[in-house]
Amino acid sequence: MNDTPRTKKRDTSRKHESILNGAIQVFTEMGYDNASMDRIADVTDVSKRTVYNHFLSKENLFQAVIAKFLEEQQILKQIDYDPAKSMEDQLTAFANAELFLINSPSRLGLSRVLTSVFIRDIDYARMTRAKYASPHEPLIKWLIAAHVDNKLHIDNPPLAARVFYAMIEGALTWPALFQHGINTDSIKPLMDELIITFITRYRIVV
Amino acid sequence: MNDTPRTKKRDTSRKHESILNGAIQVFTEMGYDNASMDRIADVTDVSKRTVYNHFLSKENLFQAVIAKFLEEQQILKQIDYDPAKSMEDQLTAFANAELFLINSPSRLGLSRVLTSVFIRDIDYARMTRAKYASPHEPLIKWLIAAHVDNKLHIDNPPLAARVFYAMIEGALTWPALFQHGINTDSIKPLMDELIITFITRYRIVV
DNA sequence: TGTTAGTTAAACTCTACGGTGTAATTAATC
DNA sequence: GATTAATTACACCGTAGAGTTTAACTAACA
Repeated sequence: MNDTPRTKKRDTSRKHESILNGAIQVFTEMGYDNASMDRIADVTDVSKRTVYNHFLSKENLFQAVIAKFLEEQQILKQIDYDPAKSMEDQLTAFANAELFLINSPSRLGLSRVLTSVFIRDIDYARMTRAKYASPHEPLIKWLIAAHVDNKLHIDNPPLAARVFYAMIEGALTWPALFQHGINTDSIKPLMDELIITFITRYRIVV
Repeated sequence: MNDTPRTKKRDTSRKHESILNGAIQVFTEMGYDNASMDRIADVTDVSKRTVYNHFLSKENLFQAVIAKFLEEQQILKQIDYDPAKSMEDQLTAFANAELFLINSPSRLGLSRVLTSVFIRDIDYARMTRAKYASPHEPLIKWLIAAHVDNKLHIDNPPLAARVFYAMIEGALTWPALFQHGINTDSIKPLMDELIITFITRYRIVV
């Protein structure tokens, strides 16, 4: 009930934030294991003790980094059905959202680090992801709307969404992680082909 | 020209092999960073010094593990076109090969470790993979054969192969890595849907 | 201007691990 | 059975990093 508890007299949120950003930088450069708390303190221009005053442990600090990363991610996936636009354009918008998320240089490095940590402890990965909304949800809603609008024939929207994201992740997300990002132009033929493939499967046969 | 050089008097290949297997076990359990040479020596029932007599360094030993893993992988991808069988069945065979490779318990753990190492050093990953045949090659040959046999209409076989593997990897490979494998039965509807989707795109319209 | 939460620097502890050196021991080959 | 390549046990080196301690310092707020 008290926004400014008496135990904390000063506002340290700026320092907190800058340590977090320093940590993002160092984790991105070095990965989790090779990132050192000393280096994070250096980069942030802060004493190591201060880092430990703000975050209990390296693990704890990394959790904060993950949280920030996944919250940003969640925002950019909202695309609503628009009856005025073509199926191709709207599905391309979904694909482009994915492409943007994985391909922006500021996120790509951290995506790699997260992936390499998550893949080493998949139960922890699942727990972490469970805190956030299912990433397929917006597309599922879109598919239902397209079906109701008589533009696509979708009996099983969650299954169709899995098909779509299987293609997108297989074609964009994972290749981007294993290369230095994806060249937007050179991926276009494959992206178009995927969307045609998807629409061909679910179009209304006249 | 000399199969048994004079500098090496005894056959130590069995010990070599068992160290390699111990290393596979420990790397699988602990990941690269957390695997220790002491533990590998322990597990193999061999002195640490002997490990270093057979492998120059931890890095070197890990390379040997990778090589063994990828060589096994390469063998299981050969599927030839058979005009007597349906498209569905043959494409399912390609998908099943992938499913087997990723899903067999003895390989899954090591796949995770490899992935987490490769994703941390993608140039090294690319160099390593360059030593092995392109994993799409057998499918490309199959697609060309199906086209020639007038069963599918494939203008651009490499592109179609990318579409196929994008779907398979997005639907099977990556989910398997991030779960405790894939339940073969529960994945079947999605696999069938993917293959129908693929065939619908490239079928010959009568 | 005095109080004190928050910060700093630096030395320090503890643990872990990669890799080496060595002298003694084992066992395959002659 | 002698030779010697291979192995073993074990102490050892150097490095590195997580987290702590302490005493001095700084600046926000009363």
